[in-house]
Amino acid sequence: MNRFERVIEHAEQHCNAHGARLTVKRKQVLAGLIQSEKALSAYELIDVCKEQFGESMPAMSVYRILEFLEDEHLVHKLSLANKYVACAHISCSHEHAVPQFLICRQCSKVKEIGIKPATIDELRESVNEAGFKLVNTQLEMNCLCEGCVAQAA
Amino acid sequence: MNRFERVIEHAEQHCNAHGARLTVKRKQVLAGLIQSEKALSAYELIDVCKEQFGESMPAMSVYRILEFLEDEHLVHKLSLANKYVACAHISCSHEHAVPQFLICRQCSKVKEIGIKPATIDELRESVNEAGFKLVNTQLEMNCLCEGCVAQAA
DNA sequence: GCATAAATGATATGTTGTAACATATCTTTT
DNA sequence: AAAAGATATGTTACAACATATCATTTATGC
Repeated sequence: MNRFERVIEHAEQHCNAHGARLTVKRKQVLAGLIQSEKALSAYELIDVCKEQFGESMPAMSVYRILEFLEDEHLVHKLSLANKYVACAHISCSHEHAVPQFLICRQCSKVKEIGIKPATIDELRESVNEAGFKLVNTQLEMNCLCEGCVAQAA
Repeated sequence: MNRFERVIEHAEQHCNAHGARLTVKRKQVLAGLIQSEKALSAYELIDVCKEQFGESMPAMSVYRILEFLEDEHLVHKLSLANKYVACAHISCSHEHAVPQFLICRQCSKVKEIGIKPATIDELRESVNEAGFKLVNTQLEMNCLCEGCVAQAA
């Protein structure tokens, strides 16, 4: 069983564990996202599913499925790019803190990181000083990945 | 001359200083953004201009004008919300670092802050460790403003 | 005034996302 | 197995956000 299959397997177990159903369509959408290894828009995902499974998915279904997968913490929505990415920790069994995302603005490759809690605290402090309240610590940052940096040089 | 008029005046001088033209339309769009005191989508801005100046602006013009105003650093685009906000420092004469934005997810009120350079450095360090390169330090954070926190309680 | 460039108008189209309602499928009860 | 209920998916229509392209108008320098 390769890495990809293990991840899907984990996702299925995760859903089953609390009575959520990872149906065929949902599994296809998740699989499409995982295999593309980058962030995709809902419409790009439609194309990917079409290619990989020959199944034509209506946009509405994809959005609904993405919402389900988000609720299951299997997928993250990236507002900075209006795209969706598979969670990098599906096959970890331990709990994770809210992650931060580095998004390559060139190729949509995404790295999910956890910045130091101390840094998060400093950020939250700055927000509080300004009289606002931080709703979540999912930061999304405009970046370039290694590959695209190399290409640009 | 009130604060609003002073800001517009500054914006005009800023443009004139390097041969850019703050035309009537451009001034209206900027004025609409400043007076609304929050982030607006391009289409909301069309409505504001219609109300305030009776001028019907095509979407295309508003986007073009927003682009111009961004180039002049008079307006910031907030990708997190797909909205635009007037720069908080138009009437300052000194240079500013790239700002961070606290966006109230309830009412779109925006606070422009400069978090400590040390914190930024820590962030950039985390990004580098992950093999990515931070393209810009314009962070946008999902927040609640004082008013909306009070309301929620 | 006239040539040129800059700005705006007009129209069309692309992209992202949701609302509302219909149908299919799976589950549980009888 | 039939009926009823819950969940998932399909269909259509449209709202909201954004850009492409070409035509027209308006400033500005010569």
